[in-house]
Amino acid sequence: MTKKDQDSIQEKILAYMESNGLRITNQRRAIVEAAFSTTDHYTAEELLDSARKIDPSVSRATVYRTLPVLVQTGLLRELDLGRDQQVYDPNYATHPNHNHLICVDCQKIIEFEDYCLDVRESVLAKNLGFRPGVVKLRIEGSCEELAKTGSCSKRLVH
Amino acid sequence: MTKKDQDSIQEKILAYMESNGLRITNQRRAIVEAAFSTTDHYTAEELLDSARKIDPSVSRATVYRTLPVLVQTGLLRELDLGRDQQVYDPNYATHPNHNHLICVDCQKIIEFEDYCLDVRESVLAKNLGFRPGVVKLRIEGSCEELAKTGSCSKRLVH
DNA sequence: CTTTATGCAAAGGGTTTGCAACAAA
DNA sequence: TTTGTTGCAAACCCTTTGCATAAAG
Repeated sequence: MTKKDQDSIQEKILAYMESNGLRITNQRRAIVEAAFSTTDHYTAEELLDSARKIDPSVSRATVYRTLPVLVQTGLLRELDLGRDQQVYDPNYATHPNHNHLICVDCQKIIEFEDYCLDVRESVLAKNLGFRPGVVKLRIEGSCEELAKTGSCSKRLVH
Repeated sequence: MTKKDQDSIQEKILAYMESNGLRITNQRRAIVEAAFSTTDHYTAEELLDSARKIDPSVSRATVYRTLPVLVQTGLLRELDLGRDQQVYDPNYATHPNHNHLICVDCQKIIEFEDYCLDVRESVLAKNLGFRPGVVKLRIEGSCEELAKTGSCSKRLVH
């Protein structure tokens, strides 16, 4: 993802806020910048840390109040990984249809895309009387390549 | 799902417990029976309620302590629907590869299976160096049929 | 008997919220 | 100004846990 891509995403979010009557504050600007300046997944707490590096006045409450707005734009997504903290994925902004492969051994997450899967999912949903929207696919498994070579060569996002 | 299916599932769970050195208590028996006597999804609290109808001495703590055991057997699964309470799905015992279609309007959940999807997912995982395990696919959308007719005819589980 | 399980109630911990002070527009 | 936003800290609420008692084997 280039710097220009990042800027464009951030502008989209700020425009969304403006057009929804939300005010553009320094704190929100910092949170948006922090949210889309990385391709790593993060928790609310981690986003708070990175936003504070941009504007130290950002509070935890504001992060928790801003996250739902970012999710509403569709450019950020919750990962619903399980029990503990919610994890956020900023890569939907550049890869709207990516999926996740999770290693049950090392917990590493690999992102991938597949057009065939997208088409089949869409057809199935329509056959069941649905107009499909957000699709969340997560495959858990053992990462053999990771076990052998120490890394996965097929990752979409590094 | 027949009564015989239910009994067989419950026996499998109890056998799993026994072979793992866990004791077969009345409370656990009640929880297991409650967990697999329905095809509806449920929360821990709802499971507590139904287990108490079988054995009123069941406590919330025991339900929370027993649920992870049921999940370990692979016959019950957490749905990871989002923020609030965890939701459990007992239908993996009879339909190990089913997926979920969720209506964003009415929140109704429809279960479906598709062999093509299963195969493609498996191939993709292997190509990425993974030995695939649990697959979780959730499609959110608007249920047109539901909107028109008041119900969905294509549901796997009623 | 020995060991594991239970119920109770308190503690945990991520997320939400009430409120007075504060900034956008 | 007017109205939405912020930070703080307390409240929430689901889930986990410590402990004395009870029951399985």
